[in-house]
Amino acid sequence: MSHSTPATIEDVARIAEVSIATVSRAIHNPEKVANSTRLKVNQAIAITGYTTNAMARSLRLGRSNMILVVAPDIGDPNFSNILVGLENEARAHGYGILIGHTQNDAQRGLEYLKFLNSNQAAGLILFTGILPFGHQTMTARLPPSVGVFEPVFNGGIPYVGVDDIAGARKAVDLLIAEGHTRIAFIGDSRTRLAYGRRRMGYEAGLDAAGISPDLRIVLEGDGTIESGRLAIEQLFMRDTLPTAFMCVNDQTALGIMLGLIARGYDIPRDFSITGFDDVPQAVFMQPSLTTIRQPRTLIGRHAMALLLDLLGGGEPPESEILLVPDLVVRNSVSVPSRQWLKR
Amino acid sequence: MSHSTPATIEDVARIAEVSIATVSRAIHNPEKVANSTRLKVNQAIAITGYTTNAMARSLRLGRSNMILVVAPDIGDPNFSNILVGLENEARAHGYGILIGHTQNDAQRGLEYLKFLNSNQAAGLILFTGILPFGHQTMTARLPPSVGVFEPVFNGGIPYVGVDDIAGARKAVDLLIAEGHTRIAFIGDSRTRLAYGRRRMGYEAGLDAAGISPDLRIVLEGDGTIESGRLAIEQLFMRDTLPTAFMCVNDQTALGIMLGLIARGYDIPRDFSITGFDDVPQAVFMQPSLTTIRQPRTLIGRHAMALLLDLLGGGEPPESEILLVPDLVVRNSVSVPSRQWLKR
DNA sequence: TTGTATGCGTTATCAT
DNA sequence: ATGATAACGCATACAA
Repeated sequence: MSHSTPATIEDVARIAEVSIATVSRAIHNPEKVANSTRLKVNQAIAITGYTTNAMARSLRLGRSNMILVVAPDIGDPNFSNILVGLENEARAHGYGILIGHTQNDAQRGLEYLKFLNSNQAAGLILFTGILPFGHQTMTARLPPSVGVFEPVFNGGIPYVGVDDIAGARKAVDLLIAEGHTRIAFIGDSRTRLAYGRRRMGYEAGLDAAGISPDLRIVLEGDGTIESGRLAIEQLFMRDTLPTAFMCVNDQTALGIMLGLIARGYDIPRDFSITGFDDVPQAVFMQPSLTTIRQPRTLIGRHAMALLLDLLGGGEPPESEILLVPDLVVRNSVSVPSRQWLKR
Repeated sequence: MSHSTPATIEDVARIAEVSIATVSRAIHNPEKVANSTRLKVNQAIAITGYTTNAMARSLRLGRSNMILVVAPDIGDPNFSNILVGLENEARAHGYGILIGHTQNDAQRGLEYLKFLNSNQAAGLILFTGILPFGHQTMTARLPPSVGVFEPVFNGGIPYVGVDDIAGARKAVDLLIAEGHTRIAFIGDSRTRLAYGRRRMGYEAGLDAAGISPDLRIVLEGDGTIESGRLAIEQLFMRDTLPTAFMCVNDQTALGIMLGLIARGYDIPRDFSITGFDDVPQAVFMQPSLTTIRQPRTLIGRHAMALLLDLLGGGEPPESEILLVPDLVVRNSVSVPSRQWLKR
């Protein structure tokens, strides 16, 4: 029978004919209660349909069972899969997930800081390269926090993501294996910390193959489609053309692709292109994009596991936790075009 | 100065030299407190950085300021944008958003039911066609709830979505205006309630144009890419070909597109195709898909506004709240091919 | 092993 | 207009 008001621990105690202290113990420290009593309590719980009132419990304990996840943009195609991993892991441990998006607005970030101050969240997951709390960031008393997907610039927060250097390396190595030696890198040194590492992977791959780097074909954009298009214009204007484009992310790769197609070139016949991230659209591009896949769900799972460990008193890892990204071979890479090899 | 422990209402009261009751009033009923006192309290709040402890407040009030959003799959491309609308509206009213995904598993649904029973959420947003709480669904005492994006089958829950009939009508009308008379409908009568309405829009459009329906070119799939491919096989096997395909959603449209391309046809020269939803990939398809756009963020905003109204004691609307979806014209529709007109 | 009693931080009732 | 205090539901220190 479901009454009109939720059963409390007192209802259970009355039916089980014990004190509320015993009920509480039977639930949270079953080993400290006699078998017979535990049985009675469990029956009473079944009868009443009792569920611990989380608000009261949190108040008493001084901490909640909620994790706040803050992202600048919930709509980010990378976000949803990470969220799946976060949610699965959290739920498995009795935690719930609170969502916040800041749209890069410090004011909105502040509102989430209030959430934290009012004890509504026990921990914090940051899907952003920078603490989103504006000026207050320095003085803020943050709960245990973990960054996902990209390092958090300020605050010394542990981070779970992908080994960008190793990932980028896989992309260059593929290009080199196909026979390319003039490989452009379309990067982005400003937007995300991780992007700098991808360039490091690029340089390391070139170096390992004995190819001397050519700064004329290394461009810094801003990680957008437009940025890729722009890079094409610049490269053609300078008349220093590569045979392949290694792009810092899939967006840039799409821009490169569109710019090249607009000029009448065929991909991958005339030029090869690689991306990074494997966003959902990558498979729909024309041609489909060869790229580096982020294990997004896995990243989410690991990040939440780390956070829960921190909450349980675990020591923060000395450094970052980097997962290995996979190369996804599709149709945007082939051998270098003879046309350009002649130069 | 930020102390190591959050300031409580008592800290504020002490500094302001008033009682905690006055502090509480100054915050929640400013008009019931003298101007001078209110000033002192506000100063004390500024000094201490006090924020109301939400757990304590919720416990006392018997309700929380969290809204639970349950979806079968967080990764659904439709979900994230709706979430943006939900979150914006909720935050603007001091509410936070809790995320749950059930993966169509009743067991997981039950865990969220506990969330609700333990007073952790004041309201419920359902992004699913059916209450996800298994057997308990009937007896469950649900808080005020609102469905988004698709009607909730059981439970008589108000719903905010799109006018599927009107949307489908826009698609047929476009096709008819282009000169098509043999328009196939690739539907899905099982997965989502909304899909049935889209078929109604299709039939209404045909009827309005004086085209008699041909059941041989109306197929029921299951809303997946594969389902679209299958439809092509069936249609070709029966040798009853349309000049245009109106699909119940973008997934199906993609399947149709792939099936046709695999058979060597050109779209839109040989066949026209329309989808429904305007998923993010629609623009990347080859050709880009003409489809009906779901105003996702808007749906989220309206749904949350309705829920908050319900929470505030508002009356539930007598029926559904339907927004008008727009036709997005891209490159998958043109005039009928002569080749097929001959039949 | 079990029970009693206190306090977590609020808000609301009732005095003053 | 303001203050004292009870109660929300729970977990735990302390007693028994």
